[in-house]
Amino acid sequence: MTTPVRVRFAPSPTGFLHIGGARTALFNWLYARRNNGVFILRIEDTDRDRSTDEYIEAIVEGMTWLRLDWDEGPYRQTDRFDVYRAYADRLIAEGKAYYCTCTPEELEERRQRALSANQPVAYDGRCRERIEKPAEPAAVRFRMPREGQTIVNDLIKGPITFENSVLEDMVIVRSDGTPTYNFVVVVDDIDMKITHVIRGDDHVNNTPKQIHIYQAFGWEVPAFAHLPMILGADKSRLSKRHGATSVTAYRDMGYLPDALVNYLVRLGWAHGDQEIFSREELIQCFSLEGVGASASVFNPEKLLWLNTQYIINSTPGALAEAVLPFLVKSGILAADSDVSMDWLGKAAYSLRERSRTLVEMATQMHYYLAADIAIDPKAREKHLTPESIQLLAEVRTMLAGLTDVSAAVVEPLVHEMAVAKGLKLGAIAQPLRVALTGGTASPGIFEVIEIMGKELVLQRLNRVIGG
RNA sequence: GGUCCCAUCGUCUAGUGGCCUAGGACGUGGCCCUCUCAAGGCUAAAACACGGGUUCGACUCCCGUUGGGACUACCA
Repeated sequence: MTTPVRVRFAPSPTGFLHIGGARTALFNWLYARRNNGVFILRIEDTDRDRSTDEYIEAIVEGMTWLRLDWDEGPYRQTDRFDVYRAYADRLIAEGKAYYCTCTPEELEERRQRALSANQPVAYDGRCRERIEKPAEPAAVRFRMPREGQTIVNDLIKGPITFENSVLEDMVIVRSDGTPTYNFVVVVDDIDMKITHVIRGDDHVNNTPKQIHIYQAFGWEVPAFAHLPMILGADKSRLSKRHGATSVTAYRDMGYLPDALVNYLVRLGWAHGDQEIFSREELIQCFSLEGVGASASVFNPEKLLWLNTQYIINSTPGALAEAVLPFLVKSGILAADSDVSMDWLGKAAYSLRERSRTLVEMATQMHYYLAADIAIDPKAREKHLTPESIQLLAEVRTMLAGLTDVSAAVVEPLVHEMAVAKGLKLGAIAQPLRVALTGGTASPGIFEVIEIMGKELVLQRLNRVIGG
């Protein structure tokens, strides 16, 4: 029996859950679910100046929306400071770490000097041999080995070799007593029995340093898998400059969480030629071996296409639920409206092939719901001529005599009418469409009539025809 | 500057030495379908960065060049 898989997503609450973080979370989640493992959410908030509770909530909100459920946590590192302190003291006592009294200002100055002299910028280790704790506030640095090599056996990139001489004695405890990332991440991953560290490849260069901390404690090193970055269209790291980057922004723009998940997973991972995956398929197919080693460019067009596919394949009930908040937000429907979800589902379903987002769907739905609609002037000019209004009057008469205006009933009647007059169906359908929807694009006109119902249809026709 | 990573159509990718006349998807053009718009179907243009090796044979392996990216904090 092998050790159970335990993975974690460890964002720092210094911003919303963004696209890149969401993908890291997703790959961790998939790996856990695929291997019947445990997925842990851990908040890395050791930077007290930049971390906020609002961002923690935003991250939780984003993960919840994407349906990336975690089994443990969220843990917060600020709750564990005494733990880190104890571990740091142990390293000091064993001579594996030391106090450093160099001030940030001094360090910065030396760094600048080294940079302009084209020298390596790493800490020079001048406090390395200090034994006692100094009187003044001091940071604690980890004593890195200066010889030999460290090899990271990355599950995605293969073995990566680092010369220990390029690793600097990093600060593990600040002079104010708070621990730093590269230290706590190791302590937590051990305490939480993490077996696979799956994270962005911006952490590759940190990994050998972290490995030395594991070794200083005599701990077993977990497996590492570094995911390539997500880039913007200009190939630089994805940022706000490239448009929306927060997960909740996509929610608000009317994207379906499953569509985003599907898009994100295909960024860097593939399973043959398959493009669309259900969650179950994803869990079934996912493997880290299938993850590519190179960075990928975020392509909003393809996300939009996927979203369309997911909308098309949704059930009426699911669409009704999904579109309702957007109808309320856009003012098309009152928050306390008692609209039938059954009817709403039918209406939404009729628009599924012409809505790339839920926002587009809600916008189009106005003609099903509004008391009155504005008619596009150009459409009116082209399609509501005296001749076509005459035709509409005949349609009105016909509909008025019906009790059932379902498509199955009305369509053959209008077809007959067109044939009898030697007209193409469009000659009647387009004026009808303009009269009923205010524009020239809509679902099939008989479907529209059925959904609107007799009363609303006649009302709209009356406004156009007059009398 | 140093360290590390990466490199197939514009983009996401398939490809694990012969199956490649390099496949799929998004986007783009054309055609079909059609009451509009979509959706859908068919179709076209579009790539192995470059140079050396290795091999009977390289998109696939090795080296170099070039080009991208990440890190280089008492941020994470």
